Amino acid sequence: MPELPEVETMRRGVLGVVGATIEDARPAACACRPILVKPAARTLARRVIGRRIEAVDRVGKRVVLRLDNEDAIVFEPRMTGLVLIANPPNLEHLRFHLKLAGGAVPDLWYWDRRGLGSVRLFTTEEFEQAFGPHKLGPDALTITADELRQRLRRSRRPIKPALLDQRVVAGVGNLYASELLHRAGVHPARRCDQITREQWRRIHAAMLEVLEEAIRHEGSTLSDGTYRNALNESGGYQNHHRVYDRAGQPCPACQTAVVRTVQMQRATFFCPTCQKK
DNA sequence: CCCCAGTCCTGCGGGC
DNA sequence: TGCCCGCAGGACTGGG
Repeated sequence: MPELPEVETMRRGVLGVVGATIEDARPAACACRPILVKPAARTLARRVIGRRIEAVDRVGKRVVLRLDNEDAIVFEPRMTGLVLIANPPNLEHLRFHLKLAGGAVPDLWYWDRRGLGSVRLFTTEEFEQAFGPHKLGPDALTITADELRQRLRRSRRPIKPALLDQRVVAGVGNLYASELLHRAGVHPARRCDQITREQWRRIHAAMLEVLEEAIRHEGSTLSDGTYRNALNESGGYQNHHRVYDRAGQPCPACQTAVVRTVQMQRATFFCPTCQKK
C-alpha cells in the first residue's frame, strides 16, 4: 500500500546512501520467486557497479537513486515493497541487494512480500519516457489547486477514482484519497464536472494537509503490518485515520457511522453526514 | 481520448 | 479445528 507519504518516508530514510559507491548489485539470495529486474540482473550490475549515488529522489510512488552517469535506479514498491538500510522483516522475501562503500550507511536492500514491485535501471531518455508529464501528473505535494481543478473539471468521473489516476496527480493512493475527501467534506462519488471552485480549493488543501501530516507520522502501517520505514520501524499515521478501514465506527467529526463502499473495485470510506452527495 | 475490467502476487481473516 | 475462498490495491494492458 505504499503511497506518497510512505515512499517519501523510505526516501528520507535512505538519504545516507548519497555519496556512496555501488560495489555490487544483485538479486538477494532468497528462495522466493524473482521480482522484475530490468535490465536483467547481470546487465544492471555491469552498468551500476563503480557508480556513485548522487541523490535520492521520489517520483510519484517510487524511490529513485540518481547515479553519477545520469542513469537512475528506480525502486517501485507497489503493494508490499520496502527500501531498507536495516534488517528486513524477514529474509524470505528479500529481493535485491545494493552493496555500498563510502556512504554514511551500510547497504541498501529491497524487500517485497508479494513481489509485485520492481527494481529498474533507466537512462535519462528512458526515465523521461516512463515518468514524463504525459505518463505522470504533477506531484501531489507541489501541484496547485488551480492545476488540479483544470485537469479534472471537465471529467465526468467521480472524484475519488480520479484522484487515484497518476496521470492527473502523482502520489495519491486508495487510503489517502478517502482520508483527504473526508477532510475536504466532499462525497467520493461526486462527479468532477460538478465540483465547485470552492470545493476544489478544499480538496487541494486537504490533500496537502493529509499527506504532510502522514509524512510527519512516517506513513501508515495497516493491520497486516507490512509497511515499515527504512529502519524497519512501523509508521504512526494509522492511529490518525478518520475514515479509512473504519466502517461502522463513529466519524471523529460528527459521530455518524463511517460507510464503506466500492468504486472501481476499490474500497472507499466516507462519512455520509460530513460528505453530502 | 476517456473510461473501466482484468491481471499479477502473497498472507490473512471470515465463514462453514 | 482446519480448510478454502475472497480480499487487500499498486500500475499496467487491452478493449469498448
